[in-house]
Amino acid sequence: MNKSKNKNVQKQDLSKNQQIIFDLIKKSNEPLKAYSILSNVQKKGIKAPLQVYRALDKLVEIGKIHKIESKNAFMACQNSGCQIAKATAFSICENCEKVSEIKNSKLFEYLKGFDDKSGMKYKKYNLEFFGVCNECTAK
Amino acid sequence: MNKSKNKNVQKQDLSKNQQIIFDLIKKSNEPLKAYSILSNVQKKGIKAPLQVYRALDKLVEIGKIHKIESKNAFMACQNSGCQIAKATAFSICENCEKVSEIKNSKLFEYLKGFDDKSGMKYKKYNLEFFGVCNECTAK
DNA sequence: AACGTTATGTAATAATATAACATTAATTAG
DNA sequence: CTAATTAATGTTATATTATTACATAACGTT
Repeated sequence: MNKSKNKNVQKQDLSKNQQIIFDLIKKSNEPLKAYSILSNVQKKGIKAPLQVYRALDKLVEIGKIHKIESKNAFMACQNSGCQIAKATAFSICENCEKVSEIKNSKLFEYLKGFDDKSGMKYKKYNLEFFGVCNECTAK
Repeated sequence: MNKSKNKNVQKQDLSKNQQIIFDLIKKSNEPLKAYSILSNVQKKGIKAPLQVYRALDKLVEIGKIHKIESKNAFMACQNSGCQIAKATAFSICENCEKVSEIKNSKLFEYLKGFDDKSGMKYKKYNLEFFGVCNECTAK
């Protein structure tokens, strides 16, 4: 019974490795690096770097996680439904290393509509702001 | 004589290795990777990765070059006087891999003034746009 | 000249990421 | 349903990117 389980579910199912790795990243309050992920999932049977990188690639592709390029690290998407995987913005504290995904629809709209004179059609962007966060400034 | 040489020169002198590596990057019409730089300057006596990375670090720090984070590659600053090393924006063609530095004062002003509710003080940003360039679209 | 700072040289190794190949599971077309 | 196709997995080896550690030399100041 219950054959209809998941029938009309929009949310794309993740494969076993993808789910394990996504769960780990989601639980984390900081961006995780690939080899740190690896050492955390070895007890679950994921043994090789490539298994991690393949899952990461897929998760990035479907927008469940983002890569913080300046840190070679990955964090779960914080935006509703992960709809804006192709338009990412982060704030990074240079002191405590905290990274947050920026949710700002004006910024999003501005950059989405950005058009220079090159004639290039932009499909995607990634923006990383660096500074000192509130907590660190207070100290 | 000529003791006054460089006395009032604003332009900071580069060291030998820095100059060699900057010259190479400047001549290039595409971003260069560290080990590609290394193999290109070995004839000039730079033998080890660390020599390259040290020069690159310094050149990035003083704004003569920028790192394209998504490509782990370096290109010379295209903006006048390299004054905006802390505010960088690039357009990257996903087809031909061409990278250009974006010079757009409105974008620059917009991002410079960007302030979300986090209270974080931004000192620096890096923005990378991805798409398909004119030439590639035409094909 | 002595000092602090910046740059260099060299070897070793750490950290990040992919290639190549074999196999298995899931999806879909006939 | 079964063949065909696509997506995911497993495994080994290796490529690529970057840093640690330590020793020496050059430069700029006082």
